[in-house]
Amino acid sequence: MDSRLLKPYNPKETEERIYKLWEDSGFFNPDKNTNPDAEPFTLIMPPVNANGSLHAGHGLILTIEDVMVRYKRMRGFKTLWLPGLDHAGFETQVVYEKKLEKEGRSRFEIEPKQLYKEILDFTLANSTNIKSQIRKMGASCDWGREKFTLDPDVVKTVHQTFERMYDDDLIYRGKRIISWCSKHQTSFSDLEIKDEERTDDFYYLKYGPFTIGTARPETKFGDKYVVMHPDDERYKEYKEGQKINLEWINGPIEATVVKDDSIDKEFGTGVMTITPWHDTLDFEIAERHKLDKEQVIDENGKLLPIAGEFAGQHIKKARPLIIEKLQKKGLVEKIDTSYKHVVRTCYKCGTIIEPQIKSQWFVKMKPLAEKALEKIENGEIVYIPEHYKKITVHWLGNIMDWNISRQIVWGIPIPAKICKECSHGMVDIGEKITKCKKCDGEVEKDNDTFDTWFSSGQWPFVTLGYPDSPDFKKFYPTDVMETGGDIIFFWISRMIMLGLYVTGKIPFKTVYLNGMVLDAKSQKMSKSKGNVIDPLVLTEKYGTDAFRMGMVVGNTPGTSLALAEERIRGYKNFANKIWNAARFVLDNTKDFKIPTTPPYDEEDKKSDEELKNLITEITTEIDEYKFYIVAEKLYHYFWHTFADIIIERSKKKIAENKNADGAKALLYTHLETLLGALHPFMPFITEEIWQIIKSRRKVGTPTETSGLLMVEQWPFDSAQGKPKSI
RNA sequence: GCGCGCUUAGCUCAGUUGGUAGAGCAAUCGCUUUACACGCGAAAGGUCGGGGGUUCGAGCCCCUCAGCGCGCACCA
Repeated sequence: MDSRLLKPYNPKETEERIYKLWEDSGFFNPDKNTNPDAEPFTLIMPPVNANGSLHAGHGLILTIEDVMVRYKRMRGFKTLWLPGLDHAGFETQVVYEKKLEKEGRSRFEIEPKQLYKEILDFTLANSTNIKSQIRKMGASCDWGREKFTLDPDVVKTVHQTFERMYDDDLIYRGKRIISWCSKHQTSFSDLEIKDEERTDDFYYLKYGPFTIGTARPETKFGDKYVVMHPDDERYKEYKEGQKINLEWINGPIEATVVKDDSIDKEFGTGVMTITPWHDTLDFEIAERHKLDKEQVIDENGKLLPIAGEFAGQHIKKARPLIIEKLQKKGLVEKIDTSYKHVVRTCYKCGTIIEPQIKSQWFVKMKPLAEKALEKIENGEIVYIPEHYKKITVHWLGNIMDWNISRQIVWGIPIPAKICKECSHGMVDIGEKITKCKKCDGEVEKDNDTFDTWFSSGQWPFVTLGYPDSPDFKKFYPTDVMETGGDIIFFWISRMIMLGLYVTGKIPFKTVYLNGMVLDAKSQKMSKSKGNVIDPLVLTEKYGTDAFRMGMVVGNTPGTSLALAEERIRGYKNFANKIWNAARFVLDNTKDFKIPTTPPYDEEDKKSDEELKNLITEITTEIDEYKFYIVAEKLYHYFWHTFADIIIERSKKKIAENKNADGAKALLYTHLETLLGALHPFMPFITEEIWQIIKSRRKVGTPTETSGLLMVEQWPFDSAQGKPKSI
């Protein structure tokens, strides 16, 4: 017997050695791992955030993708799994800002170029680490094609897309109301906002003859329009455009009556004043009626001179003081202290979002969404699980324009010039524009960067070298896009829209969305709760194969996974079982050559048939992306049929030398077949045993292949419908 | 408010055209059996959230109620 089998299975030592064997073989590269005419199978890895460490969610994503890829490779497809790293724009900038904070520095004191360089160094220093962690998961991706989201060719393509969309009138620069985080000093798209339910005070204030309701008295300084529904009987004596002189916070003002359908007669008193600069609804009313807009709060959340004596104060501190003053003036009618409403906050720091009017770049989403909807509703993109299709259709049907400008340095610069006079925006890729095309005024460089999703939304075709590279022609559209269901809008839907727009084709045929990985008690993992499970700790302890099985078995797509350590431990035991079964089989089939027609007795024939049926079954199920059931079936069959029944009964046959040859042949073909079928799920241990088998093979036995299980044929996948014999 | 899910054994979850319920882990009992105690054998465990309907027959289809989770939304 091979001396390696006498020792217990040692994942740590084995995994490193086996991964090197695979990587050195070159078979991660689709140009080498199969015949040149084979049909391609392409999967682009969601770019992993380069600044951090692998988390449990990555563990799940990498496992599922590797299962798909290894299976397809064994089926003989020209299989490409393209790995990537993500600069992760705002995410990374936030991480780096926290680091600066600890060092007593601030991003606002650092020169932008210097800051960019620091974050780049920080990210690159981490990227080696993250890549080695991806390898530890057993990921059989083609490192030769690795991409980083800030690679020059990526930037180039993203710039070209920007220009093309601008020329096609799909991108515009507009002075519109945007969501602003006063801590991070940047705007967001509507997706980066987290809604939070709160109970706050709601104030009823006397505004001339009216009583208005507001939760935000600190915005009210400039309010000079009073709005009501045109059909509201209570206020029919007031006519549109009517001027009313009244006493307000800082003295007498002249208010103008406005009638608008968007007012809810049932809410509050049915009358409100508007603050177009700091409220979306108010902004829209002001746009409709062409009303003045005035800024009240600055970008740091402090009141501007319009607030009179309150100018310079932070809104948080000013609110009670303003109410105090209003009370003294007798303008507070009542305060409702149990007003429940939803507050929009920054998804990173929880700071209340302050809407501001700013000039930014926006993408017109409607035309893009309509094309995507058509393809999705036609069934050209398959969603797994299916209900994500409904969610996507709903979102695309109600889509808003997308603000892609971010006021941070860490990202792809927006190649544009802005006119200092008329604030007209012009795309300027080669820094050629020196005067405003509209008014001939002086221009300045746009210092903003793109929303990171604007570039990652182009990932499938960018990574493949759109438009001219042979890879693009061969591998695009890709087959599967697999990632967490939580980024279905951020990423998946935008990839569909941008892919369709740029290449005219859907970027992928199937979307597979996995759920979240939660802790053992089904709670979200978070640093503050202290319940974060590090996948690398688990692989270290139980082996990567065990971890992978824990990720796959029973884990249906889209459903969250409660990650309990016992779960992983169970599959470590399984690895041990495989190891020992292999030891038994190999020990009992020494010097045994399988006859072309093995002399099976009746029960052997039945078992042989059962195995074939199992493989046929699971092959169909893998094709249907039901990995959760396949892994479980293999586990169950290996343990409770192969080990418990077939191995057990063979002991007697071999000892008594009764039907021994049939029994040995059955043991052997079972082991070999099951190793192949298990390989996508448990690549390391199956490959290790395969290598031991191979080294034992005698001269003259078929070894035309590389000898790596990774590129062996999937069991029963040959014309004969039989497993290969050795 | 709108949308999408979930509710099956103590726990985590399967259950593919409707035919009297399955797995893993945990718990129980017994085993130093010559591949494996990271093991072997045995047994135990559920009125499939409540109610109603369709059907010869429902965990699976329809209606309704309740609880939980998630997403979207400009109600001042």
